[in-house]
Formats: sequence, structure tokens, C-alpha cells
Amino acid sequence: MTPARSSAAARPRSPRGEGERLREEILAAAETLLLRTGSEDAVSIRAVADAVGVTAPSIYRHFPDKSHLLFDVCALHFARMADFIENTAESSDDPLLAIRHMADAYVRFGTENPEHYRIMFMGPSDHTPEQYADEQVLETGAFGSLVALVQRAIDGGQLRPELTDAATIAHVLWASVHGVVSLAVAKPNMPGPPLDELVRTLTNALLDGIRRVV
Amino acid sequence: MTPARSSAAARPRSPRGEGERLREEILAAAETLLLRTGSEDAVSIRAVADAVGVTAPSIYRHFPDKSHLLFDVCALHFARMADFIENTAESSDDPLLAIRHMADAYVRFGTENPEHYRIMFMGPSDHTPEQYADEQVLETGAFGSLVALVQRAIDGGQLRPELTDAATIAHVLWASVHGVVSLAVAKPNMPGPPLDELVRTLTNALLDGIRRVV
DNA sequence: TGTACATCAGTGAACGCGCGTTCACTGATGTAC
DNA sequence: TGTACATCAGTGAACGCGCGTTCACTGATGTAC
Repeated sequence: MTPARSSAAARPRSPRGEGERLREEILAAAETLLLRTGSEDAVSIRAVADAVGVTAPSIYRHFPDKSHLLFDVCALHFARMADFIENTAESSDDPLLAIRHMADAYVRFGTENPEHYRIMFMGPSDHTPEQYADEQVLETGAFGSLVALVQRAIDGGQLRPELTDAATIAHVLWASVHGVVSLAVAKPNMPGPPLDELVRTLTNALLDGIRRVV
Repeated sequence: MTPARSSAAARPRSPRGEGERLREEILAAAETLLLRTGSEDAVSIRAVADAVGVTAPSIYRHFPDKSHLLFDVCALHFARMADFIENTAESSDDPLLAIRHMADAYVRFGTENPEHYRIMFMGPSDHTPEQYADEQVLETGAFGSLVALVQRAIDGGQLRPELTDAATIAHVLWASVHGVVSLAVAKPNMPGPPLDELVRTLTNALLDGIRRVV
């Protein structure tokens, strides 16, 4: 009798020299599990191994421990998010309009990937392996583009003259939009105006609030 | 030999008819534990029981299960937060200034009670027993005061004429400030401008963005 | 061409842990007769 | 005044669970001689 594998088909062993294949499969399975169950708790070493069709200890050939696995999954997602959002940074010659597009993209990404968003931005910070420290979140990728846009707006004289620090303004913009997304993620059933109206009102107010009054 | 109780002094049994005392002690211990450890995970039934000086099953005399206990702790905190913030709602005759004070108070409350904040606003919504459904968060307490302030600002002609829905505006204000707080809670070590500068810039921008241009 | 050996991908069983929860119970105390 | 009994606060031991992780191992396959 073949042993009863609970959910996945038995997986053929990788040929020699291609053990790294399993690493990719593990990452993919963990991600799928996260997305499908919508819960970080469901992503256990055993569940991932089972989804791949392999035993639990095999995971440890490729990841030192669970939190590294989880964070490698998220690193993939950070990268995708950065792509997704940075594309919109060049969507318009007007930096303020481009910022609006970035905000929309950010919200869309977050609400479409709530569990990833939760892990990336809402989890206790001690889950985080060192190499994904908080700085990384900021210094790389999308946030940098946002700062650049704000700086262009400042340089172009589009902002109120008292607003001179692009980084602070970018932080404020990010934090506000993050607020909308994280509420939507944490309380998906909360009554209130629809998300897109919230985002529209927010960006209207914020952009009007920083734009130079003519 | 007295049995080795791991951390707390043995607790004298409540006199007859006053079994409800234990309930209060459990709530207090759970709250202390949450605050001191800074981690929801550390608040296990056993840890709470031990802190009170009682055995684990005793908890079940007073709470049907763990999530009810946790949420009763949070309910206490919701109430305190509502007090804390609503006081500031009458801090000024100018509704916009009062809103600013509310925002400051909200931020202070959140950053001073990060784990409570996390449970209340950042946790997965399925932790939530029914009686603390999302609606409660909004319909009672501080949020109501905020809506009222916004409405006063609208009635007093202080807002841009296209802004007519107080609830939506209040939601936007709340979500933005929540964004600042929840980032501070989730990523306490994130580099960037100091929190108070962030809040000041945010409220400046938002209030300027909704205020009628004269 | 054949064989011993090193390498490598992955296994199977077990570890100890802490958890939420249940169950039958104990022993003090107030109350009814 | 004494005694049987009901009530009540809390106990002790155990349940089953799923978890992350470790360990010694197996068995296929490429390689060196």
C-alpha cells in the first residue's frame, strides 16, 4: 500500500544537483496556503510540507527556521508590490497626480492581498528576521519613488512653501493611506463608506492640504 | 510543604456570595500581563490563572472561553479610550481645533497602549466575539463625538462646500490617524521623522485640505 | 567494464512544549430543621 | 443547640492537539579507479 498522503500528490525527488527546486516549491506552496486560507496561522511547517508533497524536515534543508520561510514569502511580495506600485509613479507628468495613482495602486494591492499586507505591515515586529528590518521597507522600492515624487512637487513649486521636507511628507502620505488599508484588512466588515470613496476623499483632502494655494 | 506556586502568592478563597471578585482579579491580571509582556501570546489561560494565584479551570467559572476574556479586557480599554478621547472633544469651541486635540489624544492613547491597540484595531476580525462586532467600535463613544464635531464644522460653514457627509469625513480622519498609530505600533523602530512631527504635519495637511478656502 | 565510494535529496520517528478545555472532585460555610 | 444538607469557590489530573525542530537513517545516482 502506498502511504496515505493527506492532501498532495507524492512528489518525485529532484534529480541530483537540483535540490534547489524544492526551495521554490516550498515558497510557492507557502504563499498559496497563505492566500487560500487567509491566515498566517494556517501556514505551519507541516502544512507547507504536506502541500508540497514532502515531509516536514525537508523544509529545514532550505530554510533555517519558520520565520525565515515566512519572511522570504513576504520578500517576494514586497518585490511584487514595489513593481506594482512603482509603475504608477511614472503614470503622469504631474507629480501630484502620480501620487494619487500611487495611492490607488497601494490600496488595491493591499486589499487584494490582505494576509500579506498584514504580515508585512501589521505584524509584531519581532517576527522579523534581521535582514528584513524595518529600514528595508522604506529605503528600497516604492517608498523611494514616493519621496522622489514629493521632491519633484516641491521643486516645481507645487506645494505650500512651509512644506520643505519630502521625506516627512511622504511618510505622512504613506501613513494615511496605510491607515485606510489596514482598517480594511483588519475590519473587513466594518460599516462605513465604501473603500474607494474613502480613498478619494482622503487623497482629495491631503493633496488639497499640501498643495500651494493659488 | 506548601505547593510551589510558580509566580503568585496563594490567593485566599473568596467568601461565599462573592465569587465575582475573582472575575475582577482575572481581568486585572490579564490586563497587567498584556501590558507588561507586550504580547497577546503571553496572555494564556494558564498564565493569567497563575498571576491571579488560582488554577486554570477557575477561569472558566467566569468566562466561557479565552476569547471572551481577552475581549472583556479590551472592552475595558475601549471604554477608557472613549473617556480619554471624548474629554478632548469639548476642549475647544472651534470644532476643527477640537478635532486636532482629539487626534493628538488618540495618538497618545494608542502609542501608550500598543498591545491593546493592536488587539482592538489590528487583529484578525475573527478573534472577535459577536458582542464586540465592528459596528460597536464605531457607533459608540469617541467616533460618535468625532462625527458630531465634523457636523458642527459643516453646519458652521467651516468646510469646503463639496464636503457634506460628516460620517465619511470622520472616517477619513480616523483612518489617517489610525495609520500613523498602527505604523508606530507595528514598527516601533522604523526610521523616519518623530511621531509628533508626523502627526502635526498630517493634521495640518488634512485640516487645511478640508477647510473652506477663504 | 565493473565496483567501491561519496554525495545528495529526502524520510520516519520522535522530542518536548504549551496550549485550551473538561471532568469529577473537595472542603469550607451558611441554612433548615 | 446540634446536625444533616445544599451551596459554592476552587482544585488536580488529565484529554488531545498541533506545533517547531532534531536525529539518525535510506536509497538513488553520479564519479573515481
